[in-house]
Amino acid sequence: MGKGNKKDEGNKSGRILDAAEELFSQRGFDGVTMRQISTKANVDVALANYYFGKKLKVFYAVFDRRASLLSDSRREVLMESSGKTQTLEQIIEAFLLPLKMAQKTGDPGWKHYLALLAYVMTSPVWSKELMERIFDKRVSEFIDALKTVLPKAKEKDLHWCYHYVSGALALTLAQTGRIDRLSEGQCLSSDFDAAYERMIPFIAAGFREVCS
Amino acid sequence: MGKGNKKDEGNKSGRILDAAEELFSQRGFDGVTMRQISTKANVDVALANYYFGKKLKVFYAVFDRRASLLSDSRREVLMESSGKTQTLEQIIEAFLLPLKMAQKTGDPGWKHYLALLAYVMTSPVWSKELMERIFDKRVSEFIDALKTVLPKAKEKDLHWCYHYVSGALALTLAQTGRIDRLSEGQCLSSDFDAAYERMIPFIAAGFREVCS
DNA sequence: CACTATATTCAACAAACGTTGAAAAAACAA
DNA sequence: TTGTTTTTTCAACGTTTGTTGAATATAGTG
Repeated sequence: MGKGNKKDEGNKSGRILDAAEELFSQRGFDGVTMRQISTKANVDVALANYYFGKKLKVFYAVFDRRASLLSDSRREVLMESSGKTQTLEQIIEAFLLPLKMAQKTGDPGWKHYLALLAYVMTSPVWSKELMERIFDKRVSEFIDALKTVLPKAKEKDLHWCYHYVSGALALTLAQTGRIDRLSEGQCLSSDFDAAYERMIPFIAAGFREVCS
Repeated sequence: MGKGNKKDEGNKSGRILDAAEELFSQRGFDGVTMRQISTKANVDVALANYYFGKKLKVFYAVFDRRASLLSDSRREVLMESSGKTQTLEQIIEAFLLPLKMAQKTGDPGWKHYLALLAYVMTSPVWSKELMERIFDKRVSEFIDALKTVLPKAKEKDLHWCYHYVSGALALTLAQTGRIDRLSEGQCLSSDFDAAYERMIPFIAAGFREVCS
């Protein structure tokens, strides 16, 4: 059986993941066929099965490949800044930074992955099994950090406010193009900088209002 | 051919839509088969085809059935309150009210529909063709109303802030159950009242911060 | 070289898919 | 009643689906 867990592989498993990543991010798990993936990867249909066994495992492999990178990066940024006295804005910025950096690489793979993350976050079926494994732990750390600057906050309020952050973030990552249309071209879904720039003060003000 | 556009139909087309609504809201368009729909509706597979012609048309019919009700309700609420001097909070509340009311009916069909709406809002493929038809017009009216209480706001800032609102709302409607887990049961995805209650001050504070 | 393990292709399977035409049943009109 | 239209079921169609086992090619090792 295939191993497919080395860094710089001479085989075509990476191309399969790249193709699957792009397709899954746009059409979701059920909207993509193994043949579409293998065609885009310029590979025989059977090869994806050789490396991953099942379609579901391809999906998991795509999700996991960058999930840990993102989650680890989040942990580092949060750890690094912990201890210091911080503002609410700085904590939020630290939480968003890894996503911003992922986008900034210019790698289209990361762009597709962020859209896939949005798909998973907003899906009733995938949210549970996939977000729990890797991302939920970082969220708890984020909320703990928020408590230090919002000492009066009730647990319940904090979680609902994080829920709004999560939603705003998910729709941004999804890049649906709707804001382009509504704003008649003044705003662009692809403009992550513009999205983050305003998101930080927007969210900070919301937290202060509800959790002070 | 089937007509299926009367109010209280003696036929089974309504049951097909109900079943499709629930399934599509949970698994998306491609994650649901015609046979799953007809089985849940206790109907032969061919019947859905008799009424709607194609699977895609079933999806459209499900979406359209309640879309107009929701959009009309939004127009009424916004029109009714226009002219009067309003607070920012009142405008946001008016925008959210129809969704709150839909939830309050207790009709599980509405609950499923709101989740379907979240699916459509966050999907790169469906967002364009479905949101544009019915909902985008109401959003423009909402943003116009916001301008009256935020006269200094730049167009770009307003649209980005609405984008955050839209995301927070979509994740709420999706009812993924993630907040239940993260908060260890203190918050519930199904508790729309709790979600709206905090969403209004959260959003209002965000708008004031970014658009003043 | 020969030997072995890995990687890739080929051809095909059974199952499930959306969709269809014709037959049967039910509702309706005279 | 009879005739007509609408609704529902039945049985099956041609495709496409995910997946597999065997065959072939490539890379690695001694």
